[in-house]
Order: sequence, then structure tokens, then C-alpha cells
Amino acid sequence: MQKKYSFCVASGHQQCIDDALNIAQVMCDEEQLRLTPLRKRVLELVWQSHQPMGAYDILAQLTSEEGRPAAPPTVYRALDFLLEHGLIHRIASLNAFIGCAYPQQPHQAQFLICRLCRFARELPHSAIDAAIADEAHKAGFTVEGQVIEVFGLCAPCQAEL
Amino acid sequence: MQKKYSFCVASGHQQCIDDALNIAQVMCDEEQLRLTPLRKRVLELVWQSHQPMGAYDILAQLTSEEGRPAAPPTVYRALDFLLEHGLIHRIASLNAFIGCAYPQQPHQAQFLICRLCRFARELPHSAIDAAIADEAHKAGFTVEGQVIEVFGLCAPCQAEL
DNA sequence: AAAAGTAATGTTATGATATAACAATTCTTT
DNA sequence: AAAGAATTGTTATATCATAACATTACTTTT
Repeated sequence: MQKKYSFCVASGHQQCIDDALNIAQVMCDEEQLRLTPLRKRVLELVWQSHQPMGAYDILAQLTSEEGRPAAPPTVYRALDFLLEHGLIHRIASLNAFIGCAYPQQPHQAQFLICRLCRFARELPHSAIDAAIADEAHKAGFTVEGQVIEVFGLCAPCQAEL
Repeated sequence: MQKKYSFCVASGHQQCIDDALNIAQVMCDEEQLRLTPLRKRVLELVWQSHQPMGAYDILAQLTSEEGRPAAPPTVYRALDFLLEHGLIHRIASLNAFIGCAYPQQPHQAQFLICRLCRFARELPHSAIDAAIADEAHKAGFTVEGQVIEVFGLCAPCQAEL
């Protein structure tokens, strides 16, 4: 059964997957990048849910649908490609990966992750960026990247308690 | 040779270590916690530098100074104790641990980490917290914890380029 | 002070995540 | 068609972390 997500339940989560794949395809076409069947399939698997997915979960899915078992480098290389071109993000504190909600422009992601349903919501260009830039500036620190992962309870899960 | 850190070079880094151990001792005395020799030694090792340190680095140090080799659970249990009581923090994106600069009051840490010298600077109660609280509130999200790790170049390292 | 109970540590094994190195294949260009 | 480059397959291993149970040490009760 397909898990339902409050924010995509109207159009159906399949729409999220289709959109992500289409955008990725267009982007790769434009930038002369090769969105191979493997890379596309891994991206699709990552998008199967809005919950961060582990590399070995992806591996297991690939193995189950191929005749032969896949090996870790197969998955990690595809993930590296997708990360490098901003199509997915890595959630460091979960050792997991999730589709990028805003692949159009390069950015550092920020997530609100529910500890119950594991839904990971990506915040677009929020005030958090500005606060970080400000703190870094005060310290004379040049920002190159960041890991922002906020854990807690999402609104729907709180309502259920 | 002892690595020098710009912000503690005046008093000497040994002062950082001594302070951290003293504060930990006082806190454990007050709260009836047992800062055993092992836990104290692990805390001291974590404080050997201002760079996040891996569990297996700590393990290697312990092994080299004991007659017998130490096993991973020995270190991880000590780290768990120190984490639980706010004496150290974990840097998720580096799988590493660092002494807490503000163990007096419970808090969620935020770090500026230099990719060259690996110095990890902990920011105390910054505007970043407020921005996160604000964004979370807008999303109806209740914050329970957070991982904030900013990477880039610290001021001294930029000056050297 | 001895016994019982609890907390901490030792020990062995294994789970979970990730990468190195090289071979084979496929795609692209010449 | 051949050469070169990129991708994927394959084997092995590195790295990070915990489960499960035995032993030791500390604390409380009697």
C-alpha cells in the first residue's frame, strides 16, 4: 500500500515521483549529464517516500528486482552522482538519502524530520540561512556547506497524540 | 607537539582540558553521577584537541596506554555517558565527538567547522536557534533536537591562503 | 563485616555503513 | 571500425556502532 502524505495526498504521491524524474531528466539533458537507467531507478527509489532512505535499503530493492544481487558500490556511485548534481540530499544524522524538493537551483538544504512518521520536510531558502551567514560572518568564518537537521514532531503526528 | 589554537593560546590549551575536567567533576558530584576513571580519561582524550575525534581514535589511544587492548563498547559506553550528560557533543557528519564548550546548561549545539584545520567552534545560544524555532513554528513542527554543522574556512586558515 | 543488589566494565561476536581497486561493459568520438 | 572515456560489475575490505552475556566493582541493607 502506498503511504499517504498530507501535503501530496491531493495529487497523489505518484505525482511527486513523476515530477522529480521529469525535472531530473530535463536538467540532465540540458547539462549533458547521463541520467542512466540505474541512476534514474535509484532516484525513483529514493522518491518512493518522503522518508530518508538508507543506501542498503535501495540496494535491497535493486537486488530484489534484478536477477542478480547488486553490490554496494553500484548504489553509492549512483547516489554520488545524484548528490553531486543536487537531485538528492544526504541526511547525515540518519545515514540516509532523500529526494531534493528544489533541484532547480543549487542550495544547502535544511530539514524538519518527524521522529514518528519520519517525514522529512525540506525548507526552502529560510531565515535559518541568514542567521547562519550572520553568525559565521561575526566569527570571520566563510561558509562552504552546512548540515541542518531538525528533529521533532510534525503537525499531523502531534494531532494524533 | 601540542597543537596551538588561536583562542586558547594565551592560557594554553592545557587550561581547556583542565577546566573541562574540573567542571565535569563538579557537575557529576552534584548530580550523583559517577565520573569513573574510564569516563574521565575518555573526556580528557576528547578534549586533547578542538577537533572532533572518532571513537576508534579514542579506542586506539586507550589501547596504547593500557596493557590490554580496549574494545569498542568500552569507548562507546563512555561516550554515551558523556553525551547523555551534556559533556560532549557528536558531530553527525563526521562520525566524531567533541567536548562541549558550555556544559553548564543543557542545549542543542551548533558548530562552525573548518575544513582545513578541522577546528570546531561551538556557538552559544545564537540567533540560529531563534530562526529554527520560528521556521518550525510556521510549519507546526515541535522541535526536540537538532544537528547544526556548518563547514567552511575559519578566519586563521583564510588568512594563511 | 557479609550478603544482596545495582552499576560499570570486559569480552566476543556481529551488524550497519561506506569505499578501494581493478575488470568488464557501454557509450561517444574519431 | 577503432580508440578513448564514462559507467557499471565484482571482490574485498575499511570504518562506525551495537547486541548479548560474563565479570568486576561499587553501594546499600542487614
